Amino acid sequence: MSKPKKMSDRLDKAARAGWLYYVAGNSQDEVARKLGISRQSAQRLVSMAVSENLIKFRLDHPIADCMELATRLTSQFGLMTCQVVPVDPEAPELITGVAIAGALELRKQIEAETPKVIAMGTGLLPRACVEQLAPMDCPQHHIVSMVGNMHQDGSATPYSVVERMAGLVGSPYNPMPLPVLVENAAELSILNKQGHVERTLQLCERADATFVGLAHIDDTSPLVRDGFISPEESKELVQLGAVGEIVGWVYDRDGQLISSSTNDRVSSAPLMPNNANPVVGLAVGIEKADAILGALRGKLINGLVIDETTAKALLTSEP
Amino acid sequence: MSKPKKMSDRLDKAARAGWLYYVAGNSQDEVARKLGISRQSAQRLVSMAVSENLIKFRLDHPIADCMELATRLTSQFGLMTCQVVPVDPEAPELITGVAIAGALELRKQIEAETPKVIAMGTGLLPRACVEQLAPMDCPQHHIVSMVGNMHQDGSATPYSVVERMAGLVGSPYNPMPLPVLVENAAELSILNKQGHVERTLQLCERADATFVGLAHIDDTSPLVRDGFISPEESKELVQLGAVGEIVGWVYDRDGQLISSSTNDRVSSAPLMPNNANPVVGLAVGIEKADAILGALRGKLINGLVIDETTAKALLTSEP
DNA sequence: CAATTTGGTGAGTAAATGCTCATTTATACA
DNA sequence: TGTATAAATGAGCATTTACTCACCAAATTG
Repeated sequence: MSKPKKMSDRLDKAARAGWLYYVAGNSQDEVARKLGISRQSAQRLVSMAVSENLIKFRLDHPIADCMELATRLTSQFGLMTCQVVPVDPEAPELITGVAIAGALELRKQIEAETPKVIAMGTGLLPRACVEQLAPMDCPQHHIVSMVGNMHQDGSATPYSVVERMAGLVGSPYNPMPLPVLVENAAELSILNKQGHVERTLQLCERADATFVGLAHIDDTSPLVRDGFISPEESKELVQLGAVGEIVGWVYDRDGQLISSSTNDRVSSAPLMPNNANPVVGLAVGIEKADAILGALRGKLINGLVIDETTAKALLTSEP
Repeated sequence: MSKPKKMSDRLDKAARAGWLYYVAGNSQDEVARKLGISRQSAQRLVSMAVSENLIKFRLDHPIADCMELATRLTSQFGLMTCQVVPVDPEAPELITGVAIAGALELRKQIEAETPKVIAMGTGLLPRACVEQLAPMDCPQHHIVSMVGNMHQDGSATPYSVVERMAGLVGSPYNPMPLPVLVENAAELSILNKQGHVERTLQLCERADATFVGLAHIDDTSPLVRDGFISPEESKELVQLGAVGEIVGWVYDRDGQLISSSTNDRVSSAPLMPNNANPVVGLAVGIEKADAILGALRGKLINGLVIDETTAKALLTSEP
C-alpha cells in the first residue's frame, strides 16, 4: 500500500516538474524554487519525467521529404494510411520515432467512442508502439492477439503486447495461449478447435483495425532469434522464395504465402489480403525493404509506418 | 518565390534538428555533426523548432490533483468534458497550458472524418488554442465565427480566430462581418436579416461543437479593453448583476442574460443553454471564477478547460 | 553599382544542466 | 527496537546549452 502510493506520488511530482520545465519553459532552478526542492532534485524529477515518458515530444511539422515519400507510397500502393518518420542517420535502428508515429495511429483507433476490436501482432516495434501510448480509459474496445505468446517449452511471455496494451487503455483482451509454431499440422487443427482459440481467431477476423510488425527472413530474423526455426530452416525458406513474415506467416516477393513446413504449423490468425479495415504494417530498417514490398504487393497490409530511409528504398526499387 | 522557399527550407532543417534533439535524444553537438553544421547553428535550429512550435511538449500524466478536480467538476456540473491543467504558481496567467489542453479538445473534434460544423468564439484563449493546433488537412469541416470581428469604426481584425484556424486546418469558414456591439437594437434587426449573416447564425445554431472564451465583467474585461463599452458602463452592468460574458452576451450569477443596454445590441450568435452538442468554455485565472460558475449554473456551457487554481476555487465556492 | 538591410556564421563566455559520490533519511525486517 | 537495505539528498565538478558580439554574404534599394 505504501510503496505504490509513494511511487505514484513521485511520478506526480515528476509530472509537475516536467510540465513546469518543458511546457511552462522554466529553468530547472525556477522549477526547484517553485516546488520547494533543491535544484538537483528538480533535475532528477525532470529527467524522470522524460525517462518515464510522462512528457511526450512530438514533431508537428510535415518535414517536406517525409511528406512527399508518404504521399508517393500512398498513391503507388493504394494505402489507407502511411507515415514516414525522419531518421537519425547514425542510429538508423532507433525505433523511437516510428514507435511514436505508430502509437499515434493506434490512438486514432482507440480514441473512437464506438467499440472496436483491435488485433495486434507481436514484435519489437508493435511493443515499442504500445509503450508510447498514453494511459487512457477505453473499456469499450477489445484487444486481441493474433499471435501466440508462448514458447515451445510451454512458458508464456511474461508481458505480451496485448496484455500491456490492454492494461494501458483499460480494455478487455484476448491473448493467444499457443506457441507461434506448433509441432505439426495435425496438432494445429486440434488446437484450433478449442473454444477459446476459435473465438479469439474469430475476433481477429472481424477486427476493426490490425497492427502488425513486418519481419524479413534471414539468419537474424525474429523467428530465428526467438528459437522457433533454426538458421538452416530459414535458409531453406529463402530458397523457397521467402522474403518476409507477418505474425509467423511466411510469404514471397508477391505477398503469396509459400508452401513450407512452417506455414503448415502457424497458429496465428490468418492474414486477410485486401482487408477493408486498416491493416497497418510497422517496420524499421532498410533490410526489411523486400519484406515490405512483398506485403504491399500481396495487399497483406494497407497501411504503413516506416522510417525515411526505408521509404526511399521502397520507391527506388519499385519502378 | 525564393524567399518562402528559403524560409520553409530552414523550418525543415529546424524540424529535423528538433527531432534529432528531442525525440532521438541527441546532444546538440551530435545534431550538428549529423546535419553537417556547426554546434551553434544546431543550437539555433533547435531553439527555432521550439519557438516556431514545431516541437510540441505534452504532459501525458493524469496528475492526481488535476484528475480529481476534473472528475469532481464533471459530476457536480454535469459536464461532457473537463480538463484541468497544472499551473505555474508564479506565472498563473501563463495561458500556454490551458491553450494546449484546449487545442487537444479542438483536435478531438477536427480529427473526425465526418464533416462537422465548429463554432468559435473569440478572445485571447481561443486564439491561443488555435495557435497550438498542428496544421492538418480537413476540408470536410466548416468553421464558423459566433462573434463579429470588426471594430466599431468599421475596420476588421486582421487575423480573426476562425480565419487563422481555417487556414491551419484547411477548412472553409464563415467570418462574422459585424462589430460585436452594433449601434442599437433597430440596426441589429436589419443587419441580422442580411442573407450571409442569417446563414452564419444558422450554422452556429446547428454547430456540432462550440468553443468559447469565458470573460468576467469589470474594468479590465475584454469588452472594456477592446473599447466596446466604457468602464462606467461596465460598472452599471455589475450593478445589474452581471458576472460574466460569453461572445458578448452578458449574464448574471445564474447564467441568465441580464436586461441591459448591451445585450440588446449584441450581434453574436445566441447562446443555447442545455445544448446537446459540446459547448466548451475556456478560461484562465481565478478572477474568472464567478463568471465560470454563472455559465455552469445556467448551462451555457457543458465543457470546461481551466487551470488548477481556478478549478479549486470553483469547488470551494460552490457548496 | 554602391549602400544598406537582412539573415546567417563562428568565437568566446556566461549560464544551465547532468553526473558522481558521500551523506542523510526513510523503510523493511528480524 | 535495532540493524540492514534502499532511497533520496546536496555538494562539487564536468558537460552541455544559451547568449552576445563581431563579422560575412546575399538580397534589396536608391
